[in-house]
Order: sequence, then structure tokens, then C-alpha cells
Amino acid sequence: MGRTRARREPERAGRLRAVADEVFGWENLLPEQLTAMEWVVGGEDTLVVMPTGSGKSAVYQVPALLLSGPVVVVSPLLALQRDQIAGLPDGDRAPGAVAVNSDLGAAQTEDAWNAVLRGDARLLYLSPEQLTKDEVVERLAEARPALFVVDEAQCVSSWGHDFRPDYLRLEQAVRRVGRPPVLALTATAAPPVRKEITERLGMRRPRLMVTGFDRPNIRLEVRRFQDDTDRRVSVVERAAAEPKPGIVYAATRKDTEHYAGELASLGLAAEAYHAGLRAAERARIHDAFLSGAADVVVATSAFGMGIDKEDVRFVLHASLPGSLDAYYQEIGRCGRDGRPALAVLHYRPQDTGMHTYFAGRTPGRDTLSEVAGAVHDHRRDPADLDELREDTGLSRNRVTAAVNLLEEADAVATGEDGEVRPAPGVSPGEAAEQAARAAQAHRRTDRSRVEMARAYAETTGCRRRFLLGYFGEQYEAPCGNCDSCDEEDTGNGGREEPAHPAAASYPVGTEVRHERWGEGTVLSEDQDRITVLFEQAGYRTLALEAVAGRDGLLTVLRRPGEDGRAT
DNA sequence: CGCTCGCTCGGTACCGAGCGAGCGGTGCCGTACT
Repeated sequence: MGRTRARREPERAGRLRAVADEVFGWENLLPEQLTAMEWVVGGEDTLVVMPTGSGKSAVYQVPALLLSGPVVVVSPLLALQRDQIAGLPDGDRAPGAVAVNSDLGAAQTEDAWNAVLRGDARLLYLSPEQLTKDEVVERLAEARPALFVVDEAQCVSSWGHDFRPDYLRLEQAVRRVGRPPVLALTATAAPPVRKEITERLGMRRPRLMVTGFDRPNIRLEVRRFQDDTDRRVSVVERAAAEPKPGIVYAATRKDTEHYAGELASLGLAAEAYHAGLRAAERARIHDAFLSGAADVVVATSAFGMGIDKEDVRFVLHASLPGSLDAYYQEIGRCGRDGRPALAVLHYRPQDTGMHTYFAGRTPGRDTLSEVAGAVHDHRRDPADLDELREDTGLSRNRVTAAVNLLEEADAVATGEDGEVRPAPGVSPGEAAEQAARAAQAHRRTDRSRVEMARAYAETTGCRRRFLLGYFGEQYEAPCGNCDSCDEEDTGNGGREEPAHPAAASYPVGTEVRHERWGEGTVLSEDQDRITVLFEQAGYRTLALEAVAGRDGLLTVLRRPGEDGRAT
């Protein structure tokens, strides 16, 4: 057996390399790409965390030609699906690709499915919403997919709880189409996000491929303001002064118009971009940025996914972002060419307000009661999501989000047929109660993510160390390329004092129990304090002095590496 | 949660303080109406 295996694995790698070279023109695959492809071809569930532009898509595109059935690719934006398909090579051996979505007419939809069933299209791109439709799931099951890919998999965690709840129903879809191996791809995922992705997608013993997060050429700066006018002036001046092209992220649509107007009045080619613009206008700005015709795009968070432009010189934030996950993703759009680039965060402490508000918008107890009641009323004649929507008069998203929470609380279960049934012995009142607790926990976590963004802005230590710590990477400060490290160089408030002696007891990754907040994982340590993500209470920062001074306040359950788990 | 806007009220003939309402971000899909 050992011998067969030893022979088979290099053979598999050889075939992957040959396809990559002959069909795609990639002569050299990165070792990480090749390893992940081997796992995928070998039928293992895999999570890949690699930066944009490093060839994540190759991890499913190349195997697509070696697998026995079509590859489903779940992708969040239709524009992204179009770009992916357009970027595939031509030629006889190239994998055909189609996207099925609401842009297609009935005849085009038929054509697309036929291409999949005939094997002409080996790649099928779908939004998560498509996979909630019985018709789509049935046709897909018939096509016997060999791989289920979730691209931009951080959306499971960032959008699944409210904005696009169908992201939390992908596991259901995977099971219904015959449970092919699952491959999740993302550029940005902190350890808790990785955990959520693999759990929510129902991945089994997932393989994990994570390449380093550090982008040493991006200089990190933060500027704090009391006065809003001062902040605005500073953002405009900086955007005007720095080499172009660049992106400015603003919190509201109105602010994007404001800053774009100011920059335009200084003679710059500046554009405002947000989801309130018409599709044609958005496409025009997108193209202008890629072609170099626009110097600066001032945007809300709507801008950026799928932007792969090498020479972006800066990303400025005109307000505190909603999380460091979002922040890292956004600043990661500059300096992809490896040349010096700049990320400056301009903030006021009050900026957290809007994010805190948005973080509290999970379904409330009323909605949960109503949906739990509707499920209960249908206990002898189970209803699917559409029927529950009709019964309750709630929007589709609201009903789905409520059912997701009820499922998370084990108060209801969705069957293979897509019908929702109450858990035996759980009353609607208890169901709503349990789901409300789950919602509360999500709210706390989301709000604590906002606080983590503020903590980054307010840290006096090395910013890179803080940021990488959040993503689970230990980093030896100073980085020499952030504003905190500058101050240290000039002897001007040098902050990199020796760590508190208690720090050694709580290395990153340690699992702990706190007297009040329960169990959690240490995410970073910063000279005199540590940050812990508690399962119930969210992110908390603890002073090591306090922890060391009180026995039993924080107990170590397990140190990192003690049981050799992958994640 | 925090900001902006518009209204009212107070005490004085135009204006400012104070208060409550409403708003704020991401995209898919399908249906209604031009």
C-alpha cells in the first residue's frame, strides 16, 4: 500500500502540473497551490487562505479538468462571475464555463444547464441565492458535481448573519447535490472566521492552506481627530499629496460624494462610488480605475471585491472601518506590485456609532417568535421558506435569517426536501428564546469586532504586530514601517517596552476560561495586555497586570499545539 | 450609536437653543410597470 501511494501522489502532481502548463500556460505553480490542488483532487475538504493575485482560482480551475464531474463555484457578485469566466483560457482543452443567474432568459438558462450536463461546461458559477431554489438544486444533483467551491468564503461569516442569509444555507445545498468535496477560498480570514467558514459549510476534517498575511511594503498609519472638519481637511490633503492611483474609503454614500467633490475641485480625476449608483455608472468608474483614467476613487465598502490592480499606491480611510477583517481586506488592495504603498486610517472615536448600529440588526424576538410559531403551525404539514414567508408576511431575507438562528439553536431543522420542522419537544416560545440568545451572541461578537477596530486605531504598539496578531500570526515588533515604530526610532515616546512577565503564560492560540466571560482563545498580546475572543462575550482586551494579580480570573485550558489540530 | 435636519419655543421682532424624528452599507432575485 505504501508503495502504491508513493507512486500515485507524484503522478497526481505531475498531471496537475501538465494541465496547468498546457491548458492555462502556468509553467510554475506555487508549492501551496499544488498542494491544495492535490488535496482537492484527492477528494478532501480544503480551506485556502491566500492573498488576491496569488492564484487562488487555479486551485479549482486546474482540478476541474481532472475531476469526473462539473465544478460548482459559488461567487457573491455577478460581475465577479463574469470576470472569472472571461479570464479563462480559450482552446480545445480549456474548461468551458457558464453562470446561471437572474440575468439569463429561459432559453439561455436551458442552454447553460445543457452545457453542464453534456460536460461542455466544467465550471458552473452560481450565487448562494440560486442554490436555495429547488429547481437549481435538482438539476445540479442530476449533473453529479465533483467539487463544490465557495469563493470569497469570508462572506459566509460577514454576510451570512443578516445581509445575505443564504450564505448560511450552503451546507444544505452541498448535502442536497450529493455532498461533493468542498473547497473554500478567501484572502482574509482570522482564525475565528476560518472556524466559522468550515463549520457553517459542514466541512469534514478540512485541510488548511494559509500563506502569510504580512504585506511589509504597506506602510501603516493612523490619525486621530476630535473635530470632524479637521479630519475631512486632512483626508483631502493626504489624498491630494500622495502618488496616485489610490482609493479613499468613506463610511456613507454622502461622504463619498463630498470627498470626490473636494478632490475634483483640486483638479484630480476623482470619482465617488457606492451601491446607489446605476449599474452602468458603477461599471464606468470601475473601468476608469483599472485603466488608470481615474486618480482616486472615493467609495463605500461596495468597491473593491474583484479589483486586482497592481499599482494602487494608497488606501486611505476617512472613517473607522466596521472590523479589522474589512480593514485588512480594503488596505490589501494597495501595493500588490510589492512597491511601497500607504494605508492611513483617519478616525474619530465616535465613528464606531454607525457600525455598532449595523451590528445590532439581527432578527429580534418578535420576528423569531413569529417564524417559530409558523413552523410550529405547520408541524403536520411542513413548510419551506417560501411558505413561511407567505404565512408571516416577512421578507425573504428576514425569514431566512430567523430560520438560520432557530436552526443554530437546534429549535428547528431543515430536511433534505427543504422543509422546516420543529425540533421534538421544543415549544415555539422556547424556540424563540433559544434563537434570541444565539442572536444576542452574534450581536456581541459583531460589536466587539467594532471595538477591535478601535483598539487597532488606539494601540501605542506596532500596528503591524497588532494587525497580524488579529489574524493569528505572531510578529516580532518593531516592523519599522508604521507610525508607532517611527516614534520609537526617534526616541520620541518609544513604546516597545519589554512585555509584561505574565505574557509568557498566554501565547497566541491559548484556550482560556475567564471567570465572567467563559471560554475563549487568545488572539494577540501587546506588551501589557492580551486580546481574547470569547465564544459568548466576543473580543475582550485584558490587562496582564490584572490577570496576573488575581488567581482564577483567567485559567489556561490548553496551550497552542497541544493537540495538533489543523485550525 | 451618533449625526443632521427641521420644527417649536422662548423672548423679542429676527435668531438661537432645545428637542424629536429619521437616517446611516454591503447584492441577489423576481415582479410590476413603463
